[in-house]
Amino acid sequence: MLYFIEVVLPLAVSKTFTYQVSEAEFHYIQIGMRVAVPFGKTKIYTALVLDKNNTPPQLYEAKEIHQILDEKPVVNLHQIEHWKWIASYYMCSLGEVFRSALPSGYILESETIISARENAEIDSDDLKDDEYLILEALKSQSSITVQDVIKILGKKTVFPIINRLLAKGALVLQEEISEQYKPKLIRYIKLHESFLQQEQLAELLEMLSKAKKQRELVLHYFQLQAREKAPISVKKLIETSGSSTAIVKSLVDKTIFEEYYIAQDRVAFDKEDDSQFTLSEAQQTAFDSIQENFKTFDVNLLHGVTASGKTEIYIKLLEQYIKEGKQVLFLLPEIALTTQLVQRLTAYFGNEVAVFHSKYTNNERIEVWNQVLENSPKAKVVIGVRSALFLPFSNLGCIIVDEEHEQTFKQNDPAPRYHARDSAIVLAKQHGAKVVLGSATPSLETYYNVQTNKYGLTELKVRYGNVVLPEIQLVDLKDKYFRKKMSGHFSDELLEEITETLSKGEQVILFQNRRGFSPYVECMTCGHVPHCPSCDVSLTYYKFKNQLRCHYCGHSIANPSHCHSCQSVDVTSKGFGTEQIEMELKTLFPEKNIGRMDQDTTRGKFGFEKIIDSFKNREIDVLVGTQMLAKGLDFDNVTLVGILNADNLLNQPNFRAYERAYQMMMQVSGRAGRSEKKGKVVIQTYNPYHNTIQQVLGNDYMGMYKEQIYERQNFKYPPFFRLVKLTLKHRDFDKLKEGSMWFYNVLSQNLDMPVLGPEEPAINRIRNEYIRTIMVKIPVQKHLGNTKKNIAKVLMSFEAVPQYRSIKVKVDVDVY
DNA sequence: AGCACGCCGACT
DNA sequence: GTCGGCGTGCTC
Repeated sequence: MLYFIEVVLPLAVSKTFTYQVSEAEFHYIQIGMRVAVPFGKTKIYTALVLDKNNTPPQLYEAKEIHQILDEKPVVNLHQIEHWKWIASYYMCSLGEVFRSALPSGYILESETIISARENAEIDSDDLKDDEYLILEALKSQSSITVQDVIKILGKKTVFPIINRLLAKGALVLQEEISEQYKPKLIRYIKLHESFLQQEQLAELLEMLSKAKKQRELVLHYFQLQAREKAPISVKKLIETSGSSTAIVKSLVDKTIFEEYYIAQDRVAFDKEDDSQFTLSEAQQTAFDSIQENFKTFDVNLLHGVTASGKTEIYIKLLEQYIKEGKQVLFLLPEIALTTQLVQRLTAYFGNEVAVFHSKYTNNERIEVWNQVLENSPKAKVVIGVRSALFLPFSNLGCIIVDEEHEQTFKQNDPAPRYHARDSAIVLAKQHGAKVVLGSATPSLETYYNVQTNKYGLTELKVRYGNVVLPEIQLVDLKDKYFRKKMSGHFSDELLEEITETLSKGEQVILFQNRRGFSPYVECMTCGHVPHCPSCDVSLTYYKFKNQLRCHYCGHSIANPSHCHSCQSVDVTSKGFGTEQIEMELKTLFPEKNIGRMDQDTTRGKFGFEKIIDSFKNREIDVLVGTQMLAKGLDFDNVTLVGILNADNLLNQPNFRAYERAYQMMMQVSGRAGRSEKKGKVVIQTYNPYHNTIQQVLGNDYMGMYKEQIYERQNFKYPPFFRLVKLTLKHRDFDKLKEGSMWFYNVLSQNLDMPVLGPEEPAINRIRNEYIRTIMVKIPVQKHLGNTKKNIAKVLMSFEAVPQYRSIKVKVDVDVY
């Protein structure tokens, strides 16, 4: 009898692969374990076992696995099922889901280790320069990697050289994989057992009478031990005694102290005792309504105005499921939000909360993964961003998707391009769990599902503590410019409001949807605008660094002092971004502290938190920022929010532009007046009578919904049509043009539905690759699976055409 | 995704 | 004539 396993590799290949194992291995291996397998000529990959069987493959000889990496499965069957659904729905390979689902510390790749063969007799006359260099390097180091060789030789193609040396018998190669995860160990200290008796102790102190510091430390150790009655860590001992590591070390060397290690969780939270609270009347009504709705619906929308206290409702809800012994998942759109929420949830649930997001280190993520896998009490509540969806839940009771309208729930690149909200609903179904979608401005898709009776609805129309909604004031920019009432980009009305707010010691948030100083510079003589050499975009001007930068590829040049086209010195910047607003404010309010929050100022692990914290601590009076500000952040001292230019929100070339503009403005406005102080919002616009602006003014979600849903139906957009966007890329413009035309023709012949394109996007070249897009609109009543199969077929035949094969095609289902 | 194989231009 | 460039195809 022969034994085989089916595995998936973390690659963009749709197939699974078969490997042979021994009988003993076969019985040991379980589905969901990782195995290291040789793949291709040299590489060893981490693969996931999907199946076991005894049927030898017909067409090829199966290789044997390299080794088994786990003692028990790290992935459960629920996950595999869910991942398969994601792969098929979002049209990507299971391998791609696997790769992004597992913490990267769990996916190991081999590295080729090169070392010199011992006793090799090499005639150095026989060697070329490159070969000689490698052998020289190996004289000082016992082994080097391929990366090292590339560095030593200063070129990319090094394999032929390595192979020649291999043939001459000068080298040996070795593929090594190593487990990266190491539990964090804390060094503890205890007295050596030979000194545990009383008389020996006296002897010990006698012995140390000459080493005063050491003696003090030992005495201190006794005090500490008597007081704590718990293991004593080296860190603690040193901290409390004011001693040093050197003294500890010498005591260890004398075998008076003994070291030992205990693995410790990297992330731990404390529960605060006074965290109990009761729901307000409105919250309680909403809570009861969710419970009631769950009798008929699996998914319930919690539509609550900003600052209505949704979090408290979530907490009470989660508590119920935890009491039943279930796991719960709390999905957030962004890492930035976790900080505030984690504080609130850990205060309530203490160490039952685990956090999962991309800024955690590999080891931290693996720890959370394992806790969820073991259904550990430390991971009853998991708070995370979209990728937390992939954790090994076995017993989910409830998923909360907060700020469900946020587009960051949709992954763009790389594949799998999944939507976390939609995937969460599928995951919940698998577990028989319930879902709460929360938002002040629900997405049209979700609200449509409420209207068509697929989801339950709970409304929360009052703010927590009966705080009133902010008053919204419109400022007509056209009129203000005409009457010369503008200072820079600020209208007199906005300036007045800012001055007044600041004089009361309250804070201001200003929203501008563009970063940088200004979006482009222009020559006033010939109209020349500097563009990125590798992308089809103008360069953004950064005043502080005095440079022009591309937002797509990061390319930057020094700010030109004269026009590159006509040499004129009359070059000015056009438009404005956050940096410029910040600078104008600094001149207008020189005695106030101005902060800026955008992608440029929040880089780094805690960049975001730093700005948020100093704003919270009122070190910053006015905070200028991009959409980051719209997220559900909670500042109790902000009473004024200014939107500097609402029009560039409305003028986005996207069918969701108005929906998003509405959401954005409502969310930003929601930052104002979150405590007893009444908030105010000033919106500057050229189109004060625009429907969307009026809907914001009237807090008229239903008006926006009805108008937009009508448009969506009219123009064949979600939720009436599902969109599949194909993006084709190639360096050669003509080849791309031809190839995309071919693709479009074949698609529209094979699909009985609207196919649009091939379109040249507004930005038609990024990083020197030209781009074309094709949009397929699938009516909801059509069979989705079959349509996707057809699209996949066309994709296959496209790749079978030799001259088009080099065109890269990206498929995005349900584009955002 | 690698990586080898194979075909074509720039230089010893 | 060879070295090194990139396009193409396969991996159990």
